[in-house]
Amino acid sequence: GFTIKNLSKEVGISEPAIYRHFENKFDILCSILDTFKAQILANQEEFIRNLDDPFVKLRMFYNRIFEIFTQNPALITVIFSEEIFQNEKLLSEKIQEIQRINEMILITFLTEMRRNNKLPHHVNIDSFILMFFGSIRLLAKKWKLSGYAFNLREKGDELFNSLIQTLS
Amino acid sequence: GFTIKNLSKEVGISEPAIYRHFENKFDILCSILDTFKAQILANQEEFIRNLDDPFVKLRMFYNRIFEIFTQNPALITVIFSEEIFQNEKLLSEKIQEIQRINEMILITFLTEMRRNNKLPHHVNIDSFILMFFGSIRLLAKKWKLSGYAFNLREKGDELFNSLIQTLS
Amino acid sequence: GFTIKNLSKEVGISEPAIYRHFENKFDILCSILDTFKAQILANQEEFIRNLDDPFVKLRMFYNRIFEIFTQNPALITVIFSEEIFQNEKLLSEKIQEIQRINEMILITFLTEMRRNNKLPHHVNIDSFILMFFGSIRLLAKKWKLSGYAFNLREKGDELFNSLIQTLS
Amino acid sequence: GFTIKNLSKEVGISEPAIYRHFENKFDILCSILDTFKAQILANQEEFIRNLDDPFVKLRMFYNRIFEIFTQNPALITVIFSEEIFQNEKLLSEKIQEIQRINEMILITFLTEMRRNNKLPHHVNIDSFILMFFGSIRLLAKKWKLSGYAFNLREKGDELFNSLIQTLS
DNA sequence: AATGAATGAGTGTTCATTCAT
DNA sequence: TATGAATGAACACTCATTCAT
Repeated sequence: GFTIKNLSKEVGISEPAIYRHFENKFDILCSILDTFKAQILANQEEFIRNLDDPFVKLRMFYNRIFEIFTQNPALITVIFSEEIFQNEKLLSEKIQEIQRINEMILITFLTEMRRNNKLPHHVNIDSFILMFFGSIRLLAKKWKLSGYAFNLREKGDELFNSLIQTLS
Repeated sequence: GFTIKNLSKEVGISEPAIYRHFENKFDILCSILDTFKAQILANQEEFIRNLDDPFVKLRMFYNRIFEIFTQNPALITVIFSEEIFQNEKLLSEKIQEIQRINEMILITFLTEMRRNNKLPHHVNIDSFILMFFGSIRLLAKKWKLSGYAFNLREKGDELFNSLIQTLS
Repeated sequence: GFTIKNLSKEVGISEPAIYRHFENKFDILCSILDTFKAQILANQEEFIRNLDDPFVKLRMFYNRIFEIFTQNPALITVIFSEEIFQNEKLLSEKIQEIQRINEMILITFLTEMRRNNKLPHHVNIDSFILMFFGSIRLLAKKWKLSGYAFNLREKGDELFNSLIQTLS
Repeated sequence: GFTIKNLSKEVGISEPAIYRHFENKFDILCSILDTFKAQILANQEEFIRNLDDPFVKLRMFYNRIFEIFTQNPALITVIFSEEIFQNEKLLSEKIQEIQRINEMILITFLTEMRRNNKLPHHVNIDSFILMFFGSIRLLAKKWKLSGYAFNLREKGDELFNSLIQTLS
């Protein structure tokens, strides 16, 4: 569904006008991903360093993700559709890098907890990453597919509580 | 990448020959999904009823999913790409129905556990469903994107252990 | 003026139908040039080796060129428009190769004459090649631009006489 | 390759700025051709009338052509690409007129020689014109296609000697 | 006088699908 | 039953040109 024609219709200009602002379709997606990545790096990293309690940081990190999705639901499709861009190396690499960054941030929290003896030994970090981001993705997708029928933040809070229960 | 031309090339017949076997492209995807759904219904339901311990059933249910993906990696893309088919109602409904069936099966297990007082009160079933299927999806996708570079079943076992830890 | 649309209109089929027979526009031009080259190699070389008198061979070689142009006037534009294809390396190389082949054939005749002492010392072979092919090109182009208003073969004969006068 | 975008990039101004100086693309080419024509008329005719010996005049006329090409290689493509402008009557007529003027000048020289009994009877003027301009064109084109790899004036001198040999 | 933004009309090409054989 | 040939609709993108500023 993401055609230049549809895009131009939505933006309210003609198709060629799009090319004044972006080199090509590929460039449009790149810009979206780059903006998103910059947002993450700028917003997240900053406040993450300052706070003390890794649990509080984790919660803020988690909330920030849902905040971004709520404000920009279109991102859900772009960011979670790696397969679509499989042919275009640069795009799929950008997406994977964003994911890698997010995983890194999560790992930082978990390592900090472990260092403080606040993370039980039985917790497998790799698996927790899968559960953490996997459930976020699925919830976001369901929200989108439902036509934004339920309150994302509420369900997100519920999910978060279940996720940290795993860590106690 | 899923074009009739590519498909015919891979199958080794001409493009029109495909239309001998399927009405149209849409029909091909329908058949795939229907076959998949029948597989689930036939295979899973059957043995699920027979076994007693819901934990054992859960493990078998879980393993069966990874078995199917290992044997048929292409399904990973089809089954987890709801957004692609968003325009074609019937397809996205079929996909969602498969997911609903799977969720139902999982819910059956969890309810059984709860009935037997084997499920701690703090466990939120909705959230567990998200964590369960979300992490499966993410793991399968990562496996595919990595070019099947790691052992899916091994990582799957690891993940399963983390998942049931949540239930204890 | 050479657009797929125009081409398809002239051939009497739709635009996509062209792509059943040629991979792309580039491929169409390649095929034309390859056919032309094969024609030259097959037709010319053969009879050139058999005849004894290099003058006779030269005349036949010359006539053959005009014959091809008379039967296939469209070639005049393709073969003499190197600049148009300057961006597409392969095409301009193909054109230049055809020219090189023709020049080689001409050189063969001239060398044979020189060996037989039938070519005056003052004749500069490089310059003669320019005069020979240059005047053929110009005559053919004028013929095309005039809307095929004059008899190409007649004017060609006249020109040939002037050209060989140079060699005596 | 001759697009307004490319042109504006090369000139260093924006595309609309071009339209301050020229009505449209067509007008740009017209101006080039008109300038070229004026150059010929102004430069050539003048000195041609003054000199006595038609041979000397011919040589100067010939040299002037190569001078222009050396100073302005882009003209080679414009002036020798009649087919490109076939659709635009005015342009192709302008080009043909320039050629006609040049031919006229050459004919003037030849007639003068003939009047002075300095041109052998066997020389066919029509054919000589083809050989004269045809070889110049071909040499200039080869020079351009070679990436200006050889010395145009040197090869031009060689060619001139061969051409006038024809007249003796 | 110069430019950023915009557009109608193309341009090569792809795709799902049909049809005659 | 299978296929070569064909096509309408769409797609990403380009180009000459215009317009508001």
